[in-house]
Amino acid sequence: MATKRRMGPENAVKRTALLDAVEALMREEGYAALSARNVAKRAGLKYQILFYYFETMDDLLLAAYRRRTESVLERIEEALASSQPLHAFWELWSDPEGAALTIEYMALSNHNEMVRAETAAFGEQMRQLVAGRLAGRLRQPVEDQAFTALAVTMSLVSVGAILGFESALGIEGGHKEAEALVDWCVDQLESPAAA
Amino acid sequence: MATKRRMGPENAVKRTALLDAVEALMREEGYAALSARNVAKRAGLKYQILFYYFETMDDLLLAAYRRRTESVLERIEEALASSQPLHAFWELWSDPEGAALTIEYMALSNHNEMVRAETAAFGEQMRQLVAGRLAGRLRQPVEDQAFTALAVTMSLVSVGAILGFESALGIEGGHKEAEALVDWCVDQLESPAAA
DNA sequence: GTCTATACACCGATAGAC
DNA sequence: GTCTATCGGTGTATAGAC
Repeated sequence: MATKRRMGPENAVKRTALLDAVEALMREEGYAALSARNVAKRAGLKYQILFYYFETMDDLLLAAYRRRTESVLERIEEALASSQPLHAFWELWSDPEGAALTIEYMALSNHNEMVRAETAAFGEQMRQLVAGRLAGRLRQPVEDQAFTALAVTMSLVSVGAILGFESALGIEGGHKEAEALVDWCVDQLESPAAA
Repeated sequence: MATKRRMGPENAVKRTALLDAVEALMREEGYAALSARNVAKRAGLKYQILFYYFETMDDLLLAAYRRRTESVLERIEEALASSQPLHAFWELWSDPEGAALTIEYMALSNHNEMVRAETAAFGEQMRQLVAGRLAGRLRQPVEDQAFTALAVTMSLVSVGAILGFESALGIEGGHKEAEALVDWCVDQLESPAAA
């Protein structure tokens, strides 16, 4: 309890509206647009009310990011529950809308220690989740041992993030061929039927 | 000529110092740190001098980015001139320092039209350069046609960028295994000796 | 070329009335 | 809970003296 100012409750309509506004601005204009006045305007509120629900802008930012990472982890768990978890994960992760947000938060991690820690924690959880579900389920298309669940996860995450983000920017060169390669690899690695 | 203010020459020590300062700040603190006062302080100059060498902050930013993309394209050409262009390109691109800057500029592209256009142009040039050099030189490790020069280029670029950026953030989980996978693929795709 | 002085909008944050 | 009023600081940019 280092606070002296009054703070609003966790479950409030306006609080949620502020979190939504952060995410929308992050997507559309990037983190540089995240001023208190800007966020509140987007939420249709007077900007001073922001400081009633969140002590600082950093607190608001972190709360929005946490909500986002938790939601993504949930959706990943759902995808992994299917009979073709690798296919499902790829479909989820290569979505351009999500990728744009992911990259923006990654860039923000570069100069905000709280966000950096959250990014690291999220990445670690995601890796464990996906690689854990994939472990022992991958068909080895080649004689080599390099295609571990973790290595495949990292590669899918990387290619999906970049392709998705470029799509959000309107850049499409080489995407069709890259996606064909990923699709081929995913098909090779994961049997059509449940193992 | 829409300018009315006096502008400094292209080849000036202080002009270069400002471009260097932009790149350093971009790397270390992200694009939000790119204010005129901040950049000039980093360059050891009074901030008003910035507006003598660059009409606007956007002009400075774009000049710094152009200098960067040109330099990277040159280094890519050098790497591609070796007997193992795929290996050389991977070594160059997976460098964490470079990757951090790449991601930061990509995020910036999301809400700055001039930067977005430059990113698109740079990406297109790079793809043509790498894929062109690789065309016809890839050993096909499998019977499938998905491993085109362009698809392989896109995959390497994506994995290198994400791994490198995560490294810059101090995140290392899964990297060793992902790199082993990439190394294996690169070895499979490119003969040890010149073709 | 480089300086001081200045303009004006926006920044996060707080105090205190209601 | 939400408002008005206010704070000191920083943002880009310009004018004009030297």
